[in-house]
Parts: sequence; C-alpha cells; structure tokens
Amino acid sequence: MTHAVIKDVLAGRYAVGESITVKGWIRTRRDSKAGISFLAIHDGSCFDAVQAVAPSDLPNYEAEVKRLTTSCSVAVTGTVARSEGQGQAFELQATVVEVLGWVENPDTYPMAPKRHSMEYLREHAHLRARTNIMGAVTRVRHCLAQAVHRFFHEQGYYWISTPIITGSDAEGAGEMFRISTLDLENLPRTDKGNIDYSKDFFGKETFLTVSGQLNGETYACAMSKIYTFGPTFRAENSNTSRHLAEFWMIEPEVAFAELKDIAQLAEDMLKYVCKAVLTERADDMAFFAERIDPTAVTRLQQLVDSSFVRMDYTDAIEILKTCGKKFEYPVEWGVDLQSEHERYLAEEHIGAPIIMQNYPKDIKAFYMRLNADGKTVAAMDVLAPGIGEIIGGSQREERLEEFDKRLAEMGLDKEDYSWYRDLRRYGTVPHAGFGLGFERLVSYVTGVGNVRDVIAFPRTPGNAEF
RNA sequence: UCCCUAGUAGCUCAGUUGGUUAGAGCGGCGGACUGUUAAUCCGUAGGUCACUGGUUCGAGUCCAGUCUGGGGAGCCA
Repeated sequence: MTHAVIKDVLAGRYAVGESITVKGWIRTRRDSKAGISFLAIHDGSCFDAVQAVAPSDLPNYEAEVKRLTTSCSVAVTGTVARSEGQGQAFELQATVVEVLGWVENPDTYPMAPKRHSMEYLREHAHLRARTNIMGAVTRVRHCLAQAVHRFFHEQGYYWISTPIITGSDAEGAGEMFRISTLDLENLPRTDKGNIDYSKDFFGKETFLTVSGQLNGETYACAMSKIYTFGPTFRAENSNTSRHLAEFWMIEPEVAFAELKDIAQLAEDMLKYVCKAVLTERADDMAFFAERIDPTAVTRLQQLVDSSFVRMDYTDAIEILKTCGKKFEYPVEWGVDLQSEHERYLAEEHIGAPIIMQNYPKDIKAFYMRLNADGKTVAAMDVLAPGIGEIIGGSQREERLEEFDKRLAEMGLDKEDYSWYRDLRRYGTVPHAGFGLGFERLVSYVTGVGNVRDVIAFPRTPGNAEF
C-alpha cells in the first residue's frame, strides 16, 4: 500500500477512489451521532491535518478507534474521497485503522489539543514539536535556511564550513565556552603553578567559536565570495528574548566590496528569503497572522516591496536629539545607540528596517575600516522593527599600517593576529561582510517573539535540557 | 548581572479588607446524539495553593529567604 504524505493527499495528488495509507499522529478525534469517528491526523508535511472517517463497522472500532486520543500514532488505510463536510476538499474513508502507539495516560499527556503558553511548551521541548505552532515554526525555519543557501548559491558564493572549535582567543565578539579533555579534579600544572594547557587535547587552550568571520575572511581573500552558516556560541549571561548561548549565524564575506555593497547584499538577501517564505509557506504564515501576530504577512510583503532606508549614525543622532522624545539614556555623538533609540528610529520614525552606517570608531571592533574623516568606521547594522539589531557588518580594514595602528590603540597584541595580519601582507584587497543571527530572522519572520521558541532545543544560561 | 513581575487541578485562569468544605473553562473518564471541524449536551474524578521559615486565634491571601518562569535593561547576532 502506498504510504502517502498528507500534504499530497490534501493537494489532490491522489485520485478519488484510490486506496492509500497515511501515517502520523492524532490531533483530535470527534465522534459523530452517525456512529462514526473523525480522526484528524498530522505528519508534519504541511500545516493542515487530514481527516480520516472511521465507520463503526471497523472490527476495532469500539475497542480501539473510540479510545484514540491526541498524539496516538496511527497508520490509516482508506480510499480517497471528496469530503462531504466543510473545511477540506479531500478526506480518507478508512478501511483499516492500525494503532502504532498509544498515549499511555491521556489524562496527564502534556500536549492537550488547546492553546498552551509558549513557556509551558518550552518546558516540554521534546513534545512541543507536535503542536501546530512548532510545526509551523519548523517548516518556516527550514524554508528560510534553504532560501539562504539558494540565494548565495545563485549569486556565486561558496559555503565555507568554518571550525566550531577554535584556538583563537582573540575573536573579540564575547565570552567563550572553554572546551577541554583535562581532568577537572586533577589539573596538570606548570612550574609556575598555572594550568598546563600543553597537556590538553589540542596542546593549547581551545574554545567554541563566537564567529566564523576571521576564518571566513581568509577564504573571501581567495574565493572572492563566500558565506558561512553554522552554530555559534556565546557564554554571556544574557537573559533576553533575543539571545541564545548557542545560535546559528550566517556570515557572508565579500572581496572587492565596500560598505555600500554589503548593505545592498543584506537588503537583497532579506527580501529574497522573505519572498520565499511568502510563496512557499503561505499555510504556516496564515496561521501566524491569525494566532501570533496579525501583521505577520503584511509586514513581510511590505519588506519585500520597500527599499531599506540608509541612515548615517551622525544623522541618526541629530534626529534623536531634535525629535522631542524623552529618552532614558541621553543622546550625544560618540555614545552607542541604546535599544530605546533603535526602536524609536525603526518603529516610529521610519516604520521599516533601517540600515544604520558609519559609527564612531571608539564603539566598534578593531577590524573595521577607518573612514576618511578619521572618526568613524565603515560599519553597518540592520535594525528591524520589533526585534532591533538583526544584522551587524562592516568593511574590514585591509591596510596593514592602519590595522596595526588600530591594534595598538586598543592595546591588542600583534602576535595574536599573525595569520589575520598575513591577509594584509600578502595580496590584500578591500573586503566586507556581515553577520545575521538566524534565530532573530526566524523570530522576525514568524512574529514569534522569543528566539527560544524558534530553535528546537534552546540553550540559555542555566538551561540545557533535552 | 540589575530592575519589575508572577508561581492555585493535566493545561489556561478566578479566588474580595486574612475567616466555614479553594472554584470555572478546556482536557481526561462514563453516557447521549444520523457527517463532525478545538462538535454539542448530561454526568464524574481530579489540589502538599512552588519551597522553607515567620506573623496571627486563624494564611492561597501578610512578611522574609530560596528556586523557577516572564517583561525590561546591559552585552550582542
């Protein structure tokens, strides 16, 4: 018997009268006065469940069919039929209902067919995958990931798998998780009494990566256009709806590119992936618009149709100073923009994503390229309404002299950046790139307000369950 | 890490100035009903009121501490 995917059954890919088998989990069972039962079965292939009609003359009707509850697994064989009821075009007239797995105690099964809080679902991360909302998130996340790869591939980029384990402790993007095979109860010591990392697995201190950027630059300075897409780790004690200790990041790096080029790249990429979701996951987006965020679909459509506003940091400061709004943190040229400032600009002043450019050098990283004014660097952030910074990027300092000056200013040791400096010594070229937090993108697209609910098993301070 | 806030049935919540036996909806279970869309109707079971200590004749309610969650901030993606 053909094992049919529910998506195909609902799309009419099987002829009326054809006998097929669907396999999945019960969403709801409704018993009708006619002495028949309606089973809503989902298998993850699409948002909707298929309806199987189980007649009372099935041999196991009383003993099994009428005892089915939410999340029992079944294999239902039947003939495809046009539905007599409303709400679906096709349904299955069941001839065999085989129960594969019971729910052993329906009274305490955690996922009742009703609305649960996101916090409750998070505590049952292994079972929340069976809910409507997590199914929709999972499909949209997949759609976005595929669209990201497709976008870069079509533009001639190579996907580089940069290392997850790094010996470079100078990446400067945040606190790192140490990895080690040393016996914590009995650490080897040097003569001076320090921990002897030469005895560790790699013969030196190693960490989980906080960014693939520096590695990515080496390949951009050879392959011209590359991107990374992989897990990233930050050991910061950040407890917000926008931070994870383990998250996925997309980092394109482009040779022969300036700041304006990657600003355009960021805009093109965001529009491309949003368009993909609108066309490929209309079913899931309709659900988000209905249940999570009424503007979910219109917001994406507007993003696709708009052109992002470019704004210089210096001009943003002027706007904030003269807009008449009171801010908790005072605004002055040279200070970093606070969340409240970014929110005002993106949500109230513009009402759409903003590309903020050319920040003061003192509030930005060592590798960003110094502008001609000597005060600002070629950095850019994409600020999205509702979520804030979704992308951060810059043109990199490719001039060795300027780079060394900057290291010295910031009190950093040249020796720690020897291979990174080599890129500036041997055939250096202007290049630029950015980092996109993938969970922040999924959160923005779906309207699901917490990044912990758009990744399967979130890792946050104090929480690594499952 | 800081500020604010919450924790009551399997889930979502109500519970008055501290006062008799802590309630509802959903879900579960039992029953009714000629095709239902989170069906409907009737019945029924289900509670260490997060934990520890304190105030009081009396605490779900007031106080202190702890744990856990949420919102905001910082750091950032």
